[in-house]
Amino acid sequence: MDKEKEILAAALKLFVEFGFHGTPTSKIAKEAGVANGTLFHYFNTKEDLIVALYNGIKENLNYYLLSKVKDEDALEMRMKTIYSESLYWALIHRDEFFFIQQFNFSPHVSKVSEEDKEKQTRLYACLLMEGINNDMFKSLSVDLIATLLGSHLYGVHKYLVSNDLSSTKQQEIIDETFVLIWQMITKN
Amino acid sequence: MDKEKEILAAALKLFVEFGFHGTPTSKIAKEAGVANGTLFHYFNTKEDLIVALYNGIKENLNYYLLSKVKDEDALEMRMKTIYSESLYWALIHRDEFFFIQQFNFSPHVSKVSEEDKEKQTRLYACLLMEGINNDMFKSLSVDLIATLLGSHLYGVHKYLVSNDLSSTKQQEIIDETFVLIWQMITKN
DNA sequence: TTAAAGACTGACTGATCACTCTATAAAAAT
DNA sequence: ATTTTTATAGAGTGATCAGTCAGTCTTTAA
Repeated sequence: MDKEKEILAAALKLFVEFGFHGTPTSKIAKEAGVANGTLFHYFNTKEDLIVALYNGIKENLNYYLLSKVKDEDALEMRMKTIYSESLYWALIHRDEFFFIQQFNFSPHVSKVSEEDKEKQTRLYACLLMEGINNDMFKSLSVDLIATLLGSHLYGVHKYLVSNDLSSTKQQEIIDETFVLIWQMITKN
Repeated sequence: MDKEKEILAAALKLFVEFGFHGTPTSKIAKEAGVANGTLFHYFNTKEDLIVALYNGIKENLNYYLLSKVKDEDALEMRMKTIYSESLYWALIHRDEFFFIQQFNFSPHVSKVSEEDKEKQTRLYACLLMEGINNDMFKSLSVDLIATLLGSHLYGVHKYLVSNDLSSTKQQEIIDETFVLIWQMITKN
């Protein structure tokens, strides 16, 4: 048993249930089955732990998406892959996805290094630039397109988790909503 | 000087800057220029204060929107009014809007009563039902349409605040993005 | 004018929490 | 075999903070 991973897993579970403030480091240690001091051996501060957890989750998501996109596909297909797989991943890893959102609206966001931030957005940035270069998008700023895509995805995710649907129905909605957002941002 | 309002104003300012956890009640009291105990005279707990602040802000927003929509307008126009005015309001009341988002991703959301929640969404619910009844929308579930509208609005807001634009440019983007979302959800 | 109610104060408290410290055991390096 | 480094433990600590309390001031009402 890798204690560092135990700590991260326990922290994720508790943060999602009780929030950052609502989960003391002592409870994290207990849940992870390690001593109080061990937590601080691996992470200097509680905040370090939070940020490390965030970066780790983002890395996992990124790695997963990278494994799914096929470089030989057309841009639309690659975009659809990213979109759909992000949603599938989010549905399977509910705690992780909820944690990401929680983190993004917390004061801890500012503690993510520029380097890590760049890593975490590179994939999207590349695809978007490709679309711009190929003149596929409506004349909107890149940032606006990116934000619109992101918030659409969050919205669909929110809908999917708050309604208990069969996986075929989920699939259907994911496909349907991709068409909607794709039509919104591309020229016709 | 109304002490209760002073406390709410101070709390808003500090919560936005330092987060819920990062602002002790003692600092709120000091910022408001009242004694520590006075805060607890008006609000039984810190959480009560937070929820009261949220409900108050939501009420203000709702009141503002209600004052802007003209009942005689066509549905599309009324929708556009709600959309645009929400964004204008959010741009003027930045702290308030940020607080709403912060609150929505916090464990405190669950403390809003069903009654208050209903009040806060009635306006949107009515307009949406009207659209459904008039068969204007694509065959998507009401909840999905509502979520899509909401997240689109959040996305555009995020873009507007993170880019420093002239007010004519802002106006332009608000108009433009309303067309986009309207096309997304309505039949053609 | 006086009594009651409500507003307001700020020192205080009990609990909690992030983090430290000392100690020991295990593993790695020499 | 011995030293050094790393992992782990858990009791302890100082600070912080939400909420209390006992009492004063202010307003209202009789």
